[in-house]
Amino acid sequence: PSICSSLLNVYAKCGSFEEAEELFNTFTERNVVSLTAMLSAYVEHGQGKKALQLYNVIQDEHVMLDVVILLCVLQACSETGSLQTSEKLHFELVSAGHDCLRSAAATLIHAYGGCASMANAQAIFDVIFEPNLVLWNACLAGHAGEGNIFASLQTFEMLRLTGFEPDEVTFSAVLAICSYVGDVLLGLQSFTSMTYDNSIYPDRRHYGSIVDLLGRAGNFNRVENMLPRISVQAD
RNA sequence: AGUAUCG
Repeated sequence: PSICSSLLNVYAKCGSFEEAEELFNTFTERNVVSLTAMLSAYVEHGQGKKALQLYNVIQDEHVMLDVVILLCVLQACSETGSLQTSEKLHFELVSAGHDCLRSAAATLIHAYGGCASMANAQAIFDVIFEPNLVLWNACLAGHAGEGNIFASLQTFEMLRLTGFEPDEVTFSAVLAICSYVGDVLLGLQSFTSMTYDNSIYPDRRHYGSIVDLLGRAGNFNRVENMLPRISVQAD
């Protein structure tokens, strides 16, 4: 049984979701772990809709759902923008207790972000005692996804004032919002600040936003100057 | 044995 789940996980990570699905259908008994592995496979391959379909099916079966599987369903909600399911899972996690809500808070915020409901996301953030950087990043990314430059930068400033060092995920969201609104100056400032002040090595996401930003501004000379530096980076 | 934050 545990070997089956592991094998399913390998199919999910290395193969396609169809292969994982095929293997999953041969299982005679479904438990929480194998179900989670299957849901995770759907989510990672951008099949959030199929994940939610499977979730609806297992609700009629009598499977004990834990926090981990609910997190996977929430990721599916984020992909598909299913607000009503997000709210339902939110309620279940609140009922499960403080520590459950705390460990699921980042995924919940991310889900509400995907549903374009940052009011709900903010409500979660506000009830968490001493939120960590991951939670700040989730909020920042949510605002960035809505194209809300003001809320994004406000969150970024608050995060720093609280005493956190922005990490590569933080700057990834900042550069994304700069690219979204076309703020070339702030984008380049953030990029240099990231590498110089915070000693963060830019990855493909960061370069992607910067190239997009400069490209839209028609500044192809700067893009060309960056290309040699980008190619040296490994993923 | 299965999950966090980067549209």
